[in-house]
Amino acid sequence: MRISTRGRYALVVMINLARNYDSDKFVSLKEISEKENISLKYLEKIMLLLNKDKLLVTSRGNVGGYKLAKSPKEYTIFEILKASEGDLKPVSCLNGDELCIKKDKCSVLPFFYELDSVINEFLNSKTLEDLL
Amino acid sequence: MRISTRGRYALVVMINLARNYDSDKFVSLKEISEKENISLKYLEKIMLLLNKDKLLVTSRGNVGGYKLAKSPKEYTIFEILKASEGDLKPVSCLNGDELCIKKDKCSVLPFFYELDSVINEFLNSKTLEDLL
DNA sequence: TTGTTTTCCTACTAATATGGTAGTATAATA
DNA sequence: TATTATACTACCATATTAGTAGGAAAACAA
Repeated sequence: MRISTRGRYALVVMINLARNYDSDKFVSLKEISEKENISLKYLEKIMLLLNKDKLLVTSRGNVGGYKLAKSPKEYTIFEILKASEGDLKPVSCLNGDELCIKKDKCSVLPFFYELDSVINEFLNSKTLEDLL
Repeated sequence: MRISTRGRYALVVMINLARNYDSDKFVSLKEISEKENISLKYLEKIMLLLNKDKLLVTSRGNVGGYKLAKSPKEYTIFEILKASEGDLKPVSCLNGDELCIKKDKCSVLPFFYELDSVINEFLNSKTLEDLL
């Protein structure tokens, strides 16, 4: 039961952008990757995931980069992890795509539903601002 | 962030044993694997993990099998998942074995500590009896 | 318009984890 | 002594993770 580096690095990037939110300037990935010592190429790939969910505003070129699309307190940690990690369900049988044929008589499913909502409530209660 | 089949099957086995707790009889894996439609050989491997943490009493031979070592309400879900899944930390950097060199200046670590304790508190608050 | 810098996009890859299977040894009992 | 069940070890196919590599496209400056 683990969040991978994708989700971790996504949060790190978002925190860096949040710190520059007031300046309204674009921050390049090169800058973040050097500061945080994370592979630039790998970060680029993670940004695709965050972009797919339209969490950011981007600009290419010389003074380009990324900046937040809304204020830090409007981002929940849930939406950032969801965009970067994909499905956050604690067991695959809770994922709509992979339906479990035994789900109707499964003795543990109710418990996993509870665990899922405990985790989701926590991740939804925390905002990007809380991490600053 | 997902619990694998190891943890799920471990819980299913434990529930089956809990249902037979009052009879004080050993239940064979063959019986459970047929009833739950889970590979016997795979279950055997999972039982090694539960045994390693001494969660069960076992007996070989004709009327052998497994039974609980204590009453269902004395097992927390945490200890069952810990035995079967291994480490339950939400990020590898929280695991003592894999120390993170950046941990002192890591901006997300405090958040992951919190997430970890939210999950642990929930898993420790639930007992095997609650799943019956 | 040409060069530089940045994001955007796709393809590939090494290492590890997952979800098993197979075979044998060992213990308990009839 | 045969049978049945756990205990233990080794193996294996597939998927996921954590990257790397190379180039296209956009923005901008000289």
